[in-house]
Amino acid sequence: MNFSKLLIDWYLSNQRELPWRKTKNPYYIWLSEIMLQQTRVAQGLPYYLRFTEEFPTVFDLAEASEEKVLKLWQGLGYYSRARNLHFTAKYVAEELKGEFPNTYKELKKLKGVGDYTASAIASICFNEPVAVVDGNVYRVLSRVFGIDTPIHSTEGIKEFKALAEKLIDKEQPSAYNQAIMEFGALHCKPKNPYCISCPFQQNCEAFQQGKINELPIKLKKTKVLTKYFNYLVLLKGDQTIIQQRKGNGIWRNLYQFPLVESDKNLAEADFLTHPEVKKLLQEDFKKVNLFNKKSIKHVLSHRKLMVKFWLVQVEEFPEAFSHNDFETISTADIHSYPVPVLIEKFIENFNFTK
DNA sequence: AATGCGGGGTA
DNA sequence: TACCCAGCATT
Repeated sequence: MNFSKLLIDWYLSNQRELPWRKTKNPYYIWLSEIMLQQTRVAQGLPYYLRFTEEFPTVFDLAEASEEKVLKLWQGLGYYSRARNLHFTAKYVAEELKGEFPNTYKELKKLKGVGDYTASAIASICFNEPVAVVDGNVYRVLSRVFGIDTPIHSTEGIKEFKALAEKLIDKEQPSAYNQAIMEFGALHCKPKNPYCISCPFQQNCEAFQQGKINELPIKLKKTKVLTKYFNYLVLLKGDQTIIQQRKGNGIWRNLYQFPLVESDKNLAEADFLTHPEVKKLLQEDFKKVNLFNKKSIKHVLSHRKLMVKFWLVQVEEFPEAFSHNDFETISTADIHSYPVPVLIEKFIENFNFTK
């Protein structure tokens, strides 16, 4: 079986028309690849269009503030990608005079660029025969070649990478890499793949052995932790208080309302007696009422958040909020801050201007 | 070698 | 629901 030829033939007649397929400019390819890490094309596409519109060159991206980059990234998730993107843009613009590295080895040194992304850029932009291995590749190869090694085990990572390197068309690595990913995304799908019209049907181990639904083998399921979030939405005329998240946890550098975590769901009576809440508010408020009676369930890949927004009307902001961590802002300006989708949805629902 | 990190589409 | 998406950094 000529695997790469069948694959590229399929690709030439089935590929989608996508904006980053019209260029080999490494800046645009890099941008698209970072955005598409663990992200579907349909979800990333509008962000790609906005970023290329707003930042036509790596210099434009480098000169922007991190806050602006995060704001434009808002809703795409995995925000470390945006911070690394900005860091690398500054590095390329300032240290490399705007010229991206042109080999796999050098590309991989860039922050936010791992094995997959370095391979993608090197092959697409510079014709280097290095094979990409993403979720699509694991699925296609495990099925066609009947490989039951767990894909994210140390052994699996090496085995699939080696096989991909063996299969790549060294004359057209760009077409091969994009072909196998496109084939996985459109044809050899996780559920209900189109085996009936598959060019590999005769050669596909999984199909021949009826193992399509068992491959690829994955090991671990990430356990989802439940947490209880209480946001304090302080209201003083048209002013409120926000804070920027610090540390290494979720939503780093994004903004939110002052947050109190609790170990369980808080009823209205519990809220005012919670030690952290008492510490923040003292007695310095007029009225507290709960915005959402039922907790909002916000599910992330590794976490389930049960969230309540508490509206706190004050004459003056309590002393605790004069700390550096907090910023007093006009509610009219709240839309300019990068926030998690959870907060954005609240802002949309709660009309600050009324 | 294992874990943390978002949000949304799909069946 | 559960799964998975053009993965990477950190420990």
